[in-house]
Amino acid sequence: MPEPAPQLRQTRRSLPIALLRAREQVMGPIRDMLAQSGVSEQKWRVLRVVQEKGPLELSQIAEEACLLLSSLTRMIGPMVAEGLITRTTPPEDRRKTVVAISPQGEALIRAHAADSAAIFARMEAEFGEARLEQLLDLLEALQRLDLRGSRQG
Amino acid sequence: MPEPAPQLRQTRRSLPIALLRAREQVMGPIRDMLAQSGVSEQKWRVLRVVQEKGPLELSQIAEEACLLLSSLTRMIGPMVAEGLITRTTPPEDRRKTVVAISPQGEALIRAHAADSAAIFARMEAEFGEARLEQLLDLLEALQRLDLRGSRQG
DNA sequence: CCGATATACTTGCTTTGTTAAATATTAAAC
DNA sequence: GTTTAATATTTAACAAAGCAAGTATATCGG
Repeated sequence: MPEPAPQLRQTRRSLPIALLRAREQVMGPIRDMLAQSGVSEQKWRVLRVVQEKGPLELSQIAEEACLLLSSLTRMIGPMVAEGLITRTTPPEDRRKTVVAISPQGEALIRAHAADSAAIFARMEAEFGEARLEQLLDLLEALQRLDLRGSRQG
Repeated sequence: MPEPAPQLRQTRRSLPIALLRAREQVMGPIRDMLAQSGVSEQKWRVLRVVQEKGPLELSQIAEEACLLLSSLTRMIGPMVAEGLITRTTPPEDRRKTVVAISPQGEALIRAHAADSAAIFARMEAEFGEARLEQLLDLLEALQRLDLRGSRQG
């Protein structure tokens, strides 16, 4: 008697896998871009976050840039050494570390702004502006969901 | 004279970052599920791909499962040892390695089928069936794009 | 056939991811 | 005020990602 097929969703229609594949696709040109200046994808995210939001505590950066705090801690040192950011400890709460982007970090972002815009423009052209906006809307909505199962409460 | 702001897209509307954040969100419950059987997220993807497509060469698996070949190479050995897959070298081209899922690997997939379906159902309920399908359609379309810039040809 | 290329993986090394256990400061509760 | 409990990060240790260079076939041009 034949076993019933395991019947998971086709990987193409599996949300986690689809998100991953889509991201790989999108990251291709961006990796090419970043490779030229020697910044890693993660450092780039950190830079973008502090550039966008201004000086932030490590925990907030980790949250915004999708990094674990421990990973962030490790990469901050080198980033300061490379002159991309500055770190300070606010006197009113000396547990915290606040990171700000440096002029050199800003310069790095500016240096990639044109390329970055071109990549985005190309994607918009290939994919369609409306669909891209729609996709971003859906992704934004997805992030706001509460998916913690009733498993743990 | 003030410099023009670097003007990158807000990270919230940056596709790479949005995809990453969305994926983190979606992976939460799945990580809980996989933790119970000790398979890593990557091994799970490999299993799912060979289960779905049948025996595949390493390069193809790497492509489908979004892994680097080098990462795949390093995880195949342990997976064979765990009895999840089998590896063979086709005599007609001894450079290649072909991986197939084992009965035990199939069993592992079956063991998670129910949980997996439940997670998906919950997501469908929270997010809405229509929107979820729409999102999957958009992601699938995105994967089919050709984004290689005219940069290199 | 034979050297030159191209393929398909492997390995070595550095950076990140992950988890668990410290450290350092603050804030709270006697 | 001093222990006690929270916060905010740091460290340690080991698996996995990512990149560059190396190895083992296969294939091709002459």
